[in-house]
Amino acid sequence: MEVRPITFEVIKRQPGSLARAGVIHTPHGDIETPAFVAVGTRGTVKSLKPEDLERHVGLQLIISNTYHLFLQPGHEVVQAAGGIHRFANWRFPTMTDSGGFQVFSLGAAFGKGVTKFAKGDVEVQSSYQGLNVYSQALASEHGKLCIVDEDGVTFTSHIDGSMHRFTAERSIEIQHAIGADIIVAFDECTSPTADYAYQREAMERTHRWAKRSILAHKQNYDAQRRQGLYGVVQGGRYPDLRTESARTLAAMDFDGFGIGGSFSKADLGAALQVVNENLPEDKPRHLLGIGEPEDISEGVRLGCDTFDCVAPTRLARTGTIYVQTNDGPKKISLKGERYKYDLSPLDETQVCEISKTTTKAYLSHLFRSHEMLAAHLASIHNLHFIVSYTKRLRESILSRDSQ
RNA sequence: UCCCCUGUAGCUCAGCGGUAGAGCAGCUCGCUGUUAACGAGUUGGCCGUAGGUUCGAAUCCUACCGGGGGAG
Repeated sequence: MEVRPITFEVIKRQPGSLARAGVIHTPHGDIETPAFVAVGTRGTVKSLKPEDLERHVGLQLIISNTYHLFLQPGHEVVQAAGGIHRFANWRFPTMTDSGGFQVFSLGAAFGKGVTKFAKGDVEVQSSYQGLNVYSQALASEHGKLCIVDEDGVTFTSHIDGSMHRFTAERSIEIQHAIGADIIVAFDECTSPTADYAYQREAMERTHRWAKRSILAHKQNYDAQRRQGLYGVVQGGRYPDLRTESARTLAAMDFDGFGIGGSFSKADLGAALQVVNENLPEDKPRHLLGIGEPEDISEGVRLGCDTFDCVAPTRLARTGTIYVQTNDGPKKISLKGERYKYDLSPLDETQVCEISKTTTKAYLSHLFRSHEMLAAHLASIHNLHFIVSYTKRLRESILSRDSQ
């Protein structure tokens, strides 16, 4: 009998919605879902020690990046250390993103202020040609080279400008060396402004890469025993493409699925609905790079199990914290003058001792004086906030009377 | 007592004949698979004071006041 490193158990479904509570079993422990995943791109959740994540945040899963660890310090170093768990001294489950997102964030989107989310009405560029055409102008425009072709991606390092190439096989090979419990198939993330034709082209290419990622994974028997592989659903903002992508990937032998690509705030829900209706119920679904509390709430309702997002830690480092109000979660910028004398705790409704014992005035002072402790305390607070927010969504599913 | 240097935005300074700029601070806003302890925008000044030269002075001249240094 085949033993899979990653298995998923649905504990309870919420009637009338796609929401479910479950458990992902991994070689490094269980993940109770829905769960928020901390982002540790370079083998560190910025400003936090492993101990902080365990003791204050209650973290269950952390995601690192293949592209970043490949460039620095090099996946061979991580491998020599015995894998990411030993290298970073993380005892909990981990996953690595494939590096496919960098095709987008350092390529098409670089320096253009384009993010995963389109602002307001999306203006589709019918002239959008994607990145599959070699263009010197494109390279100089970005100051970086990032070219997608059928076989893979050629790009220059954002650190030293050196040239590299990723293919599906290469990404999987590097992720094997890094050794996270969950690894992700190499994919291409498109811009929200890309037109239908390009979205389809990129999606179909991602499907072909998905197939190759599975093959590459199966060829490493040792890794296959220890690491599970997720495929990534694409299709941009088009429901028919999303449906097609979900069905295509569902037919492949993945241990779980990532839902990637670009959205506009308005059609995130519609996309998740059709995707999760078409993904198998007995596999975990990870919503890549999202989100804010309201996005997670919607994602859970529509059947997503895990979420990663840089928002809690990035906001924390730049002076913004989440607080619970009667109207739900809210963000406040502590750098403002109005918190100078505010001696109330960051958020007394939280279980986290940092949140309860640190005052807004003190943290505001730390931010204004550029003390590094500011980033540390705020990161603990925000991560704890979003982790426990997601945990409460889980408890809410479990406590519903039904079935 | 004399000589030299210096006084421009809250701070540190640039501008040295055509009616003021920068960095930092301040304030506001933004961050959604991290090129991010970041980025964007923005409020502040009768240029020490009083005269003079000039079509025009923060810029040149004189005096005074404040600060720094040197000589005695």
